[in-house]
Amino acid sequence: MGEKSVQKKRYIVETARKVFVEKGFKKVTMKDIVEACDISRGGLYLYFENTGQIFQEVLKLESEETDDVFSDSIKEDATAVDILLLFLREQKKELLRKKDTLIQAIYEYYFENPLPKKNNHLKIQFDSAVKVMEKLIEMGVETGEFVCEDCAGTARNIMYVLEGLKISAQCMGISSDAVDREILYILRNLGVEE
Amino acid sequence: MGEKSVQKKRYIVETARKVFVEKGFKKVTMKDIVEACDISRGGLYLYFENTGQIFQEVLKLESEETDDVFSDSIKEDATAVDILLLFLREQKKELLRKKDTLIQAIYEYYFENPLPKKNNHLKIQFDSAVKVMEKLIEMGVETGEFVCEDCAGTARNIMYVLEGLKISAQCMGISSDAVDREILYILRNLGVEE
Amino acid sequence: MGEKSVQKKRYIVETARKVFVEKGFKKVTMKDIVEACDISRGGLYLYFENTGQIFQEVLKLESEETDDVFSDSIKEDATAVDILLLFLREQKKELLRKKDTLIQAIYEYYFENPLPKKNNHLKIQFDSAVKVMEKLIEMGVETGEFVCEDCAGTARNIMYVLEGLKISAQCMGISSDAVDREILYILRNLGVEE
Amino acid sequence: MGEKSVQKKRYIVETARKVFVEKGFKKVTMKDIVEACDISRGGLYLYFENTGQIFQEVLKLESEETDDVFSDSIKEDATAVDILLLFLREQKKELLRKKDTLIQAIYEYYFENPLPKKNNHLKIQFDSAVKVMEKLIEMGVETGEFVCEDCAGTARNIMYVLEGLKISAQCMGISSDAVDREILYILRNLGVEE
DNA sequence: CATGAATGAGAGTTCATTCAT
DNA sequence: GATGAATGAACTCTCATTCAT
Repeated sequence: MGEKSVQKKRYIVETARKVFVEKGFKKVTMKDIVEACDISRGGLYLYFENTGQIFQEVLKLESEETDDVFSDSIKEDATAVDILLLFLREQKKELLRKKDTLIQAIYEYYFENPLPKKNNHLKIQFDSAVKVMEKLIEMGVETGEFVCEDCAGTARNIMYVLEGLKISAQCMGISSDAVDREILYILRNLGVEE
Repeated sequence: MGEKSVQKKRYIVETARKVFVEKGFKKVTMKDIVEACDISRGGLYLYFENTGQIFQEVLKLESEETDDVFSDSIKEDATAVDILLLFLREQKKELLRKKDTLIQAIYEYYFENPLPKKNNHLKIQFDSAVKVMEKLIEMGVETGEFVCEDCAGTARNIMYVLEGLKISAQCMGISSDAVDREILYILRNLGVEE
Repeated sequence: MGEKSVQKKRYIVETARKVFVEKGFKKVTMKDIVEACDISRGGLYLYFENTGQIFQEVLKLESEETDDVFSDSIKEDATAVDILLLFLREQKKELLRKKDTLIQAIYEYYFENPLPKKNNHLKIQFDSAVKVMEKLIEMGVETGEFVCEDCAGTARNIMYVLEGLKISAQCMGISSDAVDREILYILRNLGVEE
Repeated sequence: MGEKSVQKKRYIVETARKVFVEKGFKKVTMKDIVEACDISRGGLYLYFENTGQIFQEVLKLESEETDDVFSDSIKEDATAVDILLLFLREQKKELLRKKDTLIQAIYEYYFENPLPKKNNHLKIQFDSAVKVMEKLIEMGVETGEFVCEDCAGTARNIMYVLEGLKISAQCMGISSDAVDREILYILRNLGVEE
């Protein structure tokens, strides 16, 4: 595949991303993407066989960018509390966001394509987030910011709560206050008093 | 609609339930249900206009049965720890179950039909579970089984974790051990030592 | 068929009439009529096999009533001009009427059921109207109200114009003024000066 | 849409025309046209969304051709009487024709799609015919062929009679002689003696 | 006579996928 | 590589019509 093709492929993936954001995963048809990209029907098939394949590429792109963002916030010389707060607020923003979120599409995709162990973007993201969270809590414990006996367990617990909040936001609706309440609970559990 | 119709309607809902369990919500077509029920194309339309309507009835049935199950476990003269364990194990079984679970279909349904505030089976279930959980924890605190300063907060936290586990089980896969680990974390957090 | 049946049949025909007025002929289904009459699906089939059969009964009813109305206006001791004007104004009202007119349904019916020579309500109506019109014109000529060499021809001409106006009103739309203009033309042609 | 598509579109319209001639407008389904054209189900939808859209194109085609035919007969150096006779005979042929006439379909179409003021092919045709007829009569009056005080009124009257004849031919049936009688009446009314 | 549940044919419509150019 | 016309399978939905009760 030539240089040009690579660019076109990337263009398709980026454009398709918008479609997935808007419609989730299942509702999206090859036609939708063809139209969004303004390319020919046959043209799309030169690069992808189905929407699942395209979505995987979208996820790949996503991973690259998200990883960066995350590590960024940690590199800075901030206290553990600061970083944790930053992260939780970022998550809150993401899960309350109505537009420009792939959350729903991702869930739908993994419903349809159950657990391709390897390459499971969601699992990889989750596990990596747990690890980082654990590191962060340990750091906080060391600096005396947090009180926590089971850092790994707490990290997992926090991430599962966030996952629960995310799906609840999508399926039941959730208020900004309700999210704040959960964030506070998490902080207090770590012995942080505001 | 006569007595007979009511029975047939119930038959359709119960049969459709199996289809939803197997295929989730979105993939299911009226045709699928017609075939599963072995009735005529037009016959189904006498009772339901679309799959969403059928699914709502499935959820209604579900609610009735689930409610009973829940209250049953509480009525018995068991300790708070017993009841909590019973509940968590029930949840574990449910979320690890590959077959015979509506979880995926429910999430898909609420993705597609975002937040009809009223009648949102998921939210109603969730809120009611939080309430029961809170009562349970308070009970445990009184009997000295649990240590907990913020019963309401903890109840919510537990339910969000369960929600997180549920969606993770669906989308990333999760091992029995991993669930146990989270259950233990919850118990320990309540001051329960095994 | 008993007394009761006759009444029910009449009830169906009268109710169906409203449906035909509203929807024309072709669009009307047996279901429409069943619903309008609030009887059972099977029940309707006891009386009629299809919409065409029902419509014929509607037309029969129509004939009876229309004939009476027409002869009424002639019996009275009015001048030929008066009667003609009365008739033309009646026609005008009918053809401009948006609601409560069977015109469209009738045309549609005869499109679908081309020319059952006998029983062609439209033809019978038309021919009879021509006859009456001819009589009227002859009467007017005798009283010196009209000037006309070919009463039969003029009568036919007038009726065809009315037919043309009727279909134009249905298919192209026509203004009240436009109809008046044609009426005036007809009168002037008969030597009537207002 | 490329050159080829234009040709295919035209092919569909021309083929559909035959279907409309045969079945009128309402009875025709997309499937009928698909079969008549011997193309695929989906193929037709590439060009048209529904039968109404196809019919409009049929009418467009019709207009183009009819206009030409009409102006042709006028351009020739014939007397007004000749032209009028030619026109009336053409109309007679058209309205007596059992096959190859769109009359019924056109009426049905405008019943269903009431009066889209603009683009109302029927009205446009009618108005334009009235104008031409008026010119023709004025011409005849100048040459002394016709006697007529109200050329515009007479033109309209003639056209409405023709409209009446047309619908009568469709719905009641009409004999060749009957049409001739009306033509004679029209001519006599213009002071033409044969 | 009357009911209305049930059937199944058939119309509309949308898309994934192919293929000649 | 790229196009987009074409195909056909699949689904939704509506009714005419029947028939057991």
